[in-house]
Amino acid sequence: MAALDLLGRRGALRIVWELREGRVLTFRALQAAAELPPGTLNTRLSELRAADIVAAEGGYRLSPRGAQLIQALWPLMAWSQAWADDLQAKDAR
Amino acid sequence: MAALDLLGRRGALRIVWELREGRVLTFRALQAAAELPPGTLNTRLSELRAADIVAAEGGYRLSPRGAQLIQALWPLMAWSQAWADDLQAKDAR
DNA sequence: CTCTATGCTACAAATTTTGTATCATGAATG
DNA sequence: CATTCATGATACAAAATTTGTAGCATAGAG
Repeated sequence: MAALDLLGRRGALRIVWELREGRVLTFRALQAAAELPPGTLNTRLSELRAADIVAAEGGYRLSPRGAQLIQALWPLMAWSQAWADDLQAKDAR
Repeated sequence: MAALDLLGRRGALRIVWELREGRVLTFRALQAAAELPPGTLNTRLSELRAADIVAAEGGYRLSPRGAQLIQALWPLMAWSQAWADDLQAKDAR
């Protein structure tokens, strides 16, 4: 599953997530949002652009394929949120 | 998004994937399936067990929470498959 | 010219991963 | 009992990746 390999790299999912819902971010804004050093961000952006997930048109944004990916990520995000909520509830106890 | 951080580590998504559909694998079988060296697998398993995603009961398997995660991963897997198919189609051209 | 923001590169230090060998335990076999 | 086998796990050095910080080069605004 090649996509898992790509998306499993540090920051990859996070970058896609930060570009959700049509957001267009500059390199530096994306750097701040995804909390990545510039070297890692650049490496990851190269890979994501090669995979036609991210496009660089007047800032970084998701390509049409990337937009589809975001759709596929929603259930994962919902699970992730529930997971975080559970942990918090457990900690509060 | 803490879950993204955990699942973004090398092999994490892959491990969960290999334990899909109630599969129960030994450490070594999981090592072979996920293509990970033992040190990495062990590190990842510790994290996934701490996050209550994987359980070690007569072999490694998904916990109930992990089973929910797999559900949330299906759209991503479908996207991933479509992505791979597209790449293949493009290469064939 | 100066100031600012941009994308991006450089580089050494820190961290993570890899690959291989190996240990220790327990169950099965002879 | 002695041997063999599979298990989960650790050790360790080499390789790869990531990090944090500094800075470069370009372009636009004032």
